[in-house]
Amino acid sequence: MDAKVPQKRAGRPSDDQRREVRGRLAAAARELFGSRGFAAVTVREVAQHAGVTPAMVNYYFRGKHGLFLAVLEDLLEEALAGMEAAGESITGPGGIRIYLDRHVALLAENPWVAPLIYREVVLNPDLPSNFVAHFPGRLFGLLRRAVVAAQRRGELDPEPDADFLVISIVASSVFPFLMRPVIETLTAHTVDDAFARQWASHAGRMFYRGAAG
Amino acid sequence: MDAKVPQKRAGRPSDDQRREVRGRLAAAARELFGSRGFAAVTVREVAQHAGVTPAMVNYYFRGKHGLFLAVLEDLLEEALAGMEAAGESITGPGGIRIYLDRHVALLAENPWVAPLIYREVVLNPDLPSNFVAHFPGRLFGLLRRAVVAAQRRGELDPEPDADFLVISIVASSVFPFLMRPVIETLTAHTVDDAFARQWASHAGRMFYRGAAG
DNA sequence: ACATTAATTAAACAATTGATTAATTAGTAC
DNA sequence: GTACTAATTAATCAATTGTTTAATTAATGT
Repeated sequence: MDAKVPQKRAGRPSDDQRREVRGRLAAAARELFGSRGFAAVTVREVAQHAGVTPAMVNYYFRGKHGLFLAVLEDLLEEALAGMEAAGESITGPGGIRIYLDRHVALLAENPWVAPLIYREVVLNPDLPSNFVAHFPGRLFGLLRRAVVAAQRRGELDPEPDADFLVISIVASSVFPFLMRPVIETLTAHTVDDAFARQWASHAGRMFYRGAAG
Repeated sequence: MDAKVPQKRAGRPSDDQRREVRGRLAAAARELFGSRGFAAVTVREVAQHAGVTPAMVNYYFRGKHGLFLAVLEDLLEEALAGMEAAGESITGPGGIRIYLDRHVALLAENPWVAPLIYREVVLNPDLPSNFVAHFPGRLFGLLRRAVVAAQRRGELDPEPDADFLVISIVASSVFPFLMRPVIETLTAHTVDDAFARQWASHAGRMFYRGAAG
């Protein structure tokens, strides 16, 4: 159950040992914060999961808040890097569909990402001020460039405000993964990888259909 | 600041007085839970806002959880009644657009409803089990009937699974109000009543365009 | 009038939680 | 080998929070 291996081991450990403790804490925190959010998880719990003392959270991360921010920043950076790596292809022809596929696949692979970001970033007024603007902003900016380009090429309806289309596309990507419990309760669908592919196809059809391309 | 009017009034009050205390607690709870969620609000805070003692929360609502459930149930029932009142017109011709207008207007008038329901109903595994199925279920059922009818009339693309269209339509209605902080940070738009009308029009165009109707 | 009853209060309780501290242990440098 | 330093632990602190309790007060019924 608990990963408490070393019952009585103090003193200065080797460098790889110390990095292992930090890493175990980060891993445990990512898992627990991911599934249950910041407030519902206690420092004792994270420490126990990592097999160390609660005081280590303070030693390595300067408290619960620091641990959370470190984990969250890593998580977002990781997720965004995956999207931005496909930057050029997204801005190119058929790019909106590529964006949809990538974003939906990303969220399907990590089911806790969407609720976590919503709960802890979108709805959290106590975050470092640049946080909200920075991470969702990068995704938004990437997609907006792609939308404007697609409108110019006639792949998307050129009439609506680009911001409206961006919001629609993000909504289509994210919403099913935000609402997974509801969808799985009220429909016969399971929000998994197979659903993600079907869904991306459905959403893609909706945006492209009727465009003058 | 605080509504503490009666400094030293104990003893059995008249019936309207006692209903006033219960009502004041419920009102304060709705406002505080609405803006900041269940966990972040303390019983002391609600009581202070209502001008009474924390113990009254236990007396009238059997604890914080009871208070929350009472308030939440009222709130959801109220919101759903407004939607179901338009039931027939939603199932009739052009009903999807009527649904969009109503739902979006409802969420624009009460900006805290969407985040509250998401945080406290969708993401809350400790609710009475029927809760999740019941309230989102009624909305979902209403809309699903309308979608099937609209598909039969050829107003909506008959090809996609009805569930997929329902999810898309709910996403279009709810998402901007879930993401209000992000949208207002990253775009020039303000998510208010005017935005709501524009948005409903945009979403309506997206769903109807290209249909065989 | 008088006992009864319901509402209300102030105070305290018990549990939880994030954080701190002083002691302890083992590597490292000289 | 001795002094030094960094990691780790166990214990504790201080604050917060939901809830309970015993006392108090006033309306009500008879």
